[in-house]
Amino acid sequence: MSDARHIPAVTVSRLPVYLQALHAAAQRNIATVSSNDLANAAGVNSAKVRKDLSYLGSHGTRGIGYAVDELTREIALVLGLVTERAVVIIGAGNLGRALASYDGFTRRGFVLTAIVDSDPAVIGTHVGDLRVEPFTLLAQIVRDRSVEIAVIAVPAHVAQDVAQAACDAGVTALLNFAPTHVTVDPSVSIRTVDFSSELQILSFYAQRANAAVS
Amino acid sequence: MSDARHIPAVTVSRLPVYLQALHAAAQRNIATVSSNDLANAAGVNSAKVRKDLSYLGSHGTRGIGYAVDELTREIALVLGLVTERAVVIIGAGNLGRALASYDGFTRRGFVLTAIVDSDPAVIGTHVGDLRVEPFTLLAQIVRDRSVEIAVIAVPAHVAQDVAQAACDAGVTALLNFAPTHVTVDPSVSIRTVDFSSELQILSFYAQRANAAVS
DNA sequence: TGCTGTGAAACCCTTCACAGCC
DNA sequence: GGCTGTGAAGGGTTTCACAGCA
Repeated sequence: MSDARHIPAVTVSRLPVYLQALHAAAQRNIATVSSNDLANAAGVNSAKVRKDLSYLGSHGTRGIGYAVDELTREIALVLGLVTERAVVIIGAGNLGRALASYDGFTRRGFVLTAIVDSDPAVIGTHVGDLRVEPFTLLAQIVRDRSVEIAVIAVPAHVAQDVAQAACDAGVTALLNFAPTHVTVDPSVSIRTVDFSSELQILSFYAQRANAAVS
Repeated sequence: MSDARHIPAVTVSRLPVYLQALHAAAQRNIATVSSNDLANAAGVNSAKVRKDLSYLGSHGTRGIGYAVDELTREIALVLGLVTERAVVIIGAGNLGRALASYDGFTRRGFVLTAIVDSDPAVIGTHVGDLRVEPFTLLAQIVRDRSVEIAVIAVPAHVAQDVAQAACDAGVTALLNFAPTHVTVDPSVSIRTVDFSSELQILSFYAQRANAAVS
């Protein structure tokens, strides 16, 4: 397979930020943005923006900048946001329910299709428009509704098993909110978001800041 | 100022994962771990573990590995988790409430001290042990309770103003859950966690996976 | 003149490979 | 024999700086 357009991982991770900035610009009826404008909105420098966008083969106009609507389409295309992707949330505790209610979740190209839990006391309750379904139906749900992405919002000690079950059911990507590393088949993409880790990282720098003052 | 012990940012971001793995080992009554053990638990390779730990000046034992309790203390010390740090959550919507209820949040060295909101309908309601206080009292709360870290759980369009208010109030670190980039004084550390961005990044790789199959 | 696109340089991070020690 | 600690090599990312075009 040709990879004429290999895009570095760091660039991929910044594309959503640019997309966000472009939407903000569109809302203010701005038709073109320079790499500098995008850089300010995204909190990076303009050379990085230009380099990143050059990987998309995206063409801005010298002397002018980038057309907002065109670049928006281009990035959405590269990220695969043109086709809708079905998402299932596993775990209907505080976090799972909050995520299900989060409207930004379903806004761009993602459709929250189901939320499942294994607790009989929770199954059947409602979260927004959805009814919590039994975890045992996961495989069937994934198959019948063509779910591609599973969000893991369960306690750490069951995260690995849940992740494996999701993979077996056929999802191709996992967003893990449990504070633990989970191992899955390399063909499945996984990203972990851990509040506790983030706080600890901030703690390191907060400590630094204090030390610098004293 | 001497920076005899400069620790790379990527290493700092991995330390919480190692800490996590060490706690898991301690719970199973394991006294020593090799770089290989840690690597497996953290999802990285052993050379990276050794390099990372070498920045701490931490001493393992050749032929044996690292003492679990000693390394745990060492990492906690480096991350500044020895002294407790007070946290305030700004925004008592779905997400803010879920975060406040998340016990992993307060588990290691962090004390959730207050949750504030500007909506009169929400002020005075309870979240766990806490009562939602008015956003207008933020500066006073930060001062009186020595708050170091603010968690931003408000809509994107007010995130920048809220972040600035938190900085003015005197916090030294921000954890931003709003799906937008916020700019603050460089002396304040900030990390942004955005569900929507994470999903979009996964979308990119999910798309790749599909393309590889066909 | 203004801004993009991009080679080249600089920098940072990862991985290798092995000396050194238990 | 096993495992750490680390120079050195390798690879990836950022930044520079400027040619090229509107």
